[in-house]
Amino acid sequence: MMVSKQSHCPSPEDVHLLQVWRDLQTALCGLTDVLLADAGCDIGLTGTSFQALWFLYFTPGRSAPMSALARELRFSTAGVTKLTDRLADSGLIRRMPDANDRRVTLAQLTDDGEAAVTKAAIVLAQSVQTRIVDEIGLPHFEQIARTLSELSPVKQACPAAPPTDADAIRRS
Amino acid sequence: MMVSKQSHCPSPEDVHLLQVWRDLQTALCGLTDVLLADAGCDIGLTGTSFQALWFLYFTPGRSAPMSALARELRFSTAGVTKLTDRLADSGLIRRMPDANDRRVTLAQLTDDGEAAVTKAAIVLAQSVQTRIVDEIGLPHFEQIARTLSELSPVKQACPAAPPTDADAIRRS
DNA sequence: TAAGATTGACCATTCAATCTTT
DNA sequence: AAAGATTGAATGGTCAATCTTA
Repeated sequence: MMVSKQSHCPSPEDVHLLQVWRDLQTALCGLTDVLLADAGCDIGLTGTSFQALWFLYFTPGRSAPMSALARELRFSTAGVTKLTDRLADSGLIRRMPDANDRRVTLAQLTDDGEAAVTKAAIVLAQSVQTRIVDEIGLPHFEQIARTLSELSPVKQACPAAPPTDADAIRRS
Repeated sequence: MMVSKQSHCPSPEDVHLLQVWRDLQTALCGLTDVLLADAGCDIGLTGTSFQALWFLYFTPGRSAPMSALARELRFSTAGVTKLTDRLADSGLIRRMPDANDRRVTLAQLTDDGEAAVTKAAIVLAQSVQTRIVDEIGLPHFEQIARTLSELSPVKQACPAAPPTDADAIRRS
């Protein structure tokens, strides 16, 4: 049987699909690097830190529970705890108790944090403008974002947790 | 002067640009999670590991220098060294000396590695097909990838290294 | 009991320093 | 020198367990 290996090899169509998918990922990754570099040089905020401060900037009272921050950033609550530690150490946010539920601690933007995030936002928006919008136009940019957003699902695809390399080693 | 704060606040246009940019990022992130979850359940390969094996799969001799792998993955060479350690421990690749330049060590796909990557590729391509191509069509998918690729620059935007949160803490 | 936050152990990456080979 | 690979320390995340409050 000379065809026994056939179903074990990806077809040319498979290869092409994965190539396009990878191109898309790589392109967005490169674009992210450049935008963050633009802002990073002037400001010194991590992408993650910026997203956190930017989220707080639009919340009432410039503050939100750790768990809300976790959802926004797609982080675990443990991750947010440690991010908050760093941001509090650098004086950009402070922790506050929630008067209505003493289990929650609020992360609140400080004046320094507000200054940092607004400055970063202006620089970052300028980069988005010149590097993306000036190139392809705002409608096209919006359209791409909308299309991909509609593809991005809310529900889980797979009940199990994604594997780590360590898992693979343990299995072998 | 009631306008003193004006230049320090992002304009509504700035806010919108950053919102669209964030939507785009979040969407691709969610999509990546789903695709990897599809493949991860059946196979047990990290996204990084898959990309490494997938790259080797198309190289002559199923092997490439560590430095080539680093460029492909946008990793430091140190990162590739340790990724290679893990993949070698799980038997998916092996290290080989390069006969022509004894400084380089080649990472070569093993038979197990080839089996793993082809199996993963088939599952992953199927996910791309059903979750993306079936929704928006192949041409549209290709067009988005092409557009973003053209935006992604080759040259560096900023000579300095991007900052870390630790940098910010040290500065304060 | 369950939900929110933290802690400690671990994992995957980076950078800086080192070693070998060119 | 300079380039390729590795090592060790540090960074920034996850998960599992714990503590407090609802």
